[in-house]
Order: sequence, then structure tokens, then C-alpha cells
Amino acid sequence: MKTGRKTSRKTRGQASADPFTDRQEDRIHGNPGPQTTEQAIMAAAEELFLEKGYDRATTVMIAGKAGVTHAMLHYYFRTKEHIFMKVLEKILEELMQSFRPVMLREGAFWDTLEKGISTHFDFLASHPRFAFFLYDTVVHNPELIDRMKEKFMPVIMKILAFHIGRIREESEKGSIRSVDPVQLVMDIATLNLSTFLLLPVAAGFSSGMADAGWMREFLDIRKAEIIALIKSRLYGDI
Amino acid sequence: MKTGRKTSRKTRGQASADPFTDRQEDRIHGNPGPQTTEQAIMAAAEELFLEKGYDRATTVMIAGKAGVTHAMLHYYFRTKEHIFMKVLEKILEELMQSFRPVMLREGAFWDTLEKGISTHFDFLASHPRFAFFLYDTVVHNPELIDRMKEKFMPVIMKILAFHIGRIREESEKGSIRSVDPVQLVMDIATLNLSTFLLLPVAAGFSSGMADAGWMREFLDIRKAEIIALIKSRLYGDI
DNA sequence: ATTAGTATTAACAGAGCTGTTAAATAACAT
DNA sequence: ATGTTATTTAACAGCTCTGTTAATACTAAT
Repeated sequence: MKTGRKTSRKTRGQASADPFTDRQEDRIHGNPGPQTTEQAIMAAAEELFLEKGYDRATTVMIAGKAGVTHAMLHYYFRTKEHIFMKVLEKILEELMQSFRPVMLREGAFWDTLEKGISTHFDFLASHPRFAFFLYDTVVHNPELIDRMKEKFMPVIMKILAFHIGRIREESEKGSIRSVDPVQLVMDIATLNLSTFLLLPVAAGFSSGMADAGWMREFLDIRKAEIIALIKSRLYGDI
Repeated sequence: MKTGRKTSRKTRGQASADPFTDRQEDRIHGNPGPQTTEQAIMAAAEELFLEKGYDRATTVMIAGKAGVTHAMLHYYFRTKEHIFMKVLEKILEELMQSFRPVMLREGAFWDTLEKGISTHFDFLASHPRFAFFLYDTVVHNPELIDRMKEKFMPVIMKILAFHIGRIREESEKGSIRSVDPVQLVMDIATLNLSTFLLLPVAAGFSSGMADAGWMREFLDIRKAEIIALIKSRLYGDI
């Protein structure tokens, strides 16, 4: 045992021969069992990038969590930036998906808007680190976001334009109070986002955060409060 | 010229002999002129920590901005953490100071609250990087905040308790709508903070951000909107 | 002018991080 | 079995960052 290699080698499904050209497509289909090394690394990367952001999630940590050497990360994804982009793309894709249903609703104005607020909030709740992750990336590695912009900006703009347009109509019609539609959308976005941005801080304040149910309860209250805020802004009453 | 030293050496006022024990107190008094090296480093550190946060503001950069070698930073402050704590303390002190006047007002409820919102907002506006800086530190280097907690937590709690108490009174008295005081304070804090947290993002969206006056105008509108939101939440009307 | 103490620098040490590579091992086709 | 290819590892190279140190320049007091 000259090299000091670990005794047992884990056996995973094999990934494609040359990961960069994807020559062989011998991926296992619906197999829920043992991941390929490539998948294990992706999963670990997603977890760690969300938890720590780009800079503080090191390739060594990611590989460690996936149970391999960090050389494997470079073997399959070549650079840290590469794998980060894959993770980012995946997460943004989920965000877009979660908004699709809202866009199709053409019901009463307030119902649609409330549903939009609620959907946005629920998406963030089901990805509690997303707000932090996105903010951290925008602030510290904006160039990584920039490369995604052309792909996702149009969708975001469409969603914003949709709601802004409807708010403007109602405002002109006089069925809601006169508001600046852009400001109202900003109200909603910042209230929702900052709930999750500041969640760790809020947890620190909460003395009884020992119990697991705390967060669920807190988020329910918070969501109701945000909706009440916006509704009273638009209608006066609740 | 064996050592390759720079030709002209800058002459600054001298700081104390042994900076750690402060043996000599030969600091220049009201002198607004040339800073001591120590002061130059502090000023550069404050600027860079606010701009980039703890991790990305390197000792080399700070010293460079102050016009000296990074060895000087360690000479005067021993470690990066030391100088950071000094900067943090200074900034938090300013924050506390800015709140003092609000605490003394005992006028009508809404006037006091509006003044509180406005003061908080204006403080953030006059330190546009403060929200980012604090958030970045809480998230990435919480241990640095922890060491400040015992000093500043009581003051923060007092301010919060003051407003929460008054909101609760009014709510029970029936002069405002029934609200959860904690949620309302959270509404205010997150609306104000996130305005500045997301300022860079907002600037990116704003097409006409070329003109310098943009930010001033944006912040005025935003502040009015936040106050309107809270007021309509409490009173229905505006 | 000499000297003692202060301020400053260049150079280096040590740590952690990303990315590369040669060699070892496993899987597989023949 | 044998050879070919895919996977994996250990070791290392190069970079950046913090902190230290020995040597040098400056200042002021005598």
C-alpha cells in the first residue's frame, strides 16, 4: 500500500466518458438509487452554494460533502464557475416555473394580485436560502448573474409588466387608491424578500425558537401581515 | 539606492509610540490638516469595509488606499479583526446617536412614529452602504457582531420596546387598527433596510440612472411610499 | 552631531484556495 | 485473460491573503 489510498472505493454509476462533450449518454433513467458521482457533486454544490454563497463554498468542501476528492469536481465540471452556473441556472429555472401559473390567472384584480404575492412568498419559503443566495451573488459576483440576464430578464420583466399594467388600469379606473404601480410592486418584492433575508436575524431575536414549529408559524403570520399591508394600501380597509 | 525604496517619503504627524499601550498622547488636537498615518488607515478601512464587507476588503487594499504598506496596518492595529472592530464600533455608535432624539419625543402617537420611520430612513440614506455592511457582517462573520451585542443590544431593545409599547397602547385604545406591534415594527424595519439593501439592484433596473439626481428623487418617493403604507395599515386612510 | 526612539518598508513565512497532472484503480469489451 | 478506456486519487504548482521581521529612514532631544 504505497500510495496510502483509502481501502474501499465506492462504486457509483458511471457518468459519461468525456463529461465536456457528453459523448456517451449512458445515464441511468428513472433510477432513484445510488447517484453518479457527477450528480452527487451537483447536489452537494447546490446545498453549499445556497448555504454559503459562491466565495465561501470551496471546491474542497463541495467535493468532501459529495464524498470524493476535489479533483473530481474539476474533472466533471472543469471550473468552480462552471458548476456554479449550472446550479444557478437550475434554481432560476425553478423560480420561473413557480410563476407560470400566476401569469395565466385572469380572475378579479385583487385575487390575482394576492395570489401573486402568495406564490412569490411560498416559493421563497420553500427555498429559504434563495433570497440570501441571490443577493450574495448580485453583490459579490455580479458578473455571474450578468451572464444569466439575457435568459431570465425577459421573463422577469414580463411578470413585472403584467402586474404593473393591471395595477395601473385599476388605479386609473378608480377601483383602488391612486398608487405608483412600480412602488407597489417594489413594496411587495422587498417585503417578501427581506422576510427571508432577515430570517436568521429574526431567529436570533426569537427567544423561543427552540421548537421546530416556530418558523412555520412565523412565516404564516408574516405572510398574512404582508398581504394585509398591501390590501390596506390599495383599499383602505382589510 | 540598494533597497529600491520610493524616493519621497510622506511626512505625516506621528501617532503614539506604542499604539497598543498608547504611552504617549501626543495626538494633534483640533487639527483638520494632514492626518496621522493611523487616522488615514482608519478612514481607508471604514470606506473599504463599508464598500466591500469584511472579507473582500483586504489589508493590502486598505493600506494602499491610505498610501502606506500593509505592514503599517498591522503595526498600528495588529490584526485585521482589530481594526474592523474599531470601524464597526464607530458606525454603530453613529446609529445609536441618530436615534437618541426620536426617543425623547413624547408627542402624538402618529407624529412620533412617523418621525421614527423618517429618522431611521434618513440615517440609512446618509450611510447608504450601512445596511449592506451590517447584513454582510451578520451573514458572513457573525462572531464579529456577537462581540458587539452586549454593548448595543440593550439600546436596540429599548428603542424597539418603546415603539412596540406605544403601538400596543394605541391598538388597545382602539385609536388605530388592531395590529401585531412586533409585525408592524418588522414592516418598518424591513421596508427601510431593504430599500438600501436593494438600491444597487434598483439602480440596475433604472434606465435613466445616468443623472446624479436620480437617487435623491428615488429615495424621496420611496420614503413617502413607506410612510403611506404604514399609515394606511394603521388608519385605513392616508 | 550623536543618539535614542519612532515610523516605514521590503521581504518573507504560512495558510487556504483553485486548478493540473501523473499514476493507480475499476469497469468493460473482446 | 488481456487490453482499452473511464474514474479516482495524491501530490503539487501558483495565487492571494494575513501577519511577522530585520533593516532602514526619519524625528527630536541633547
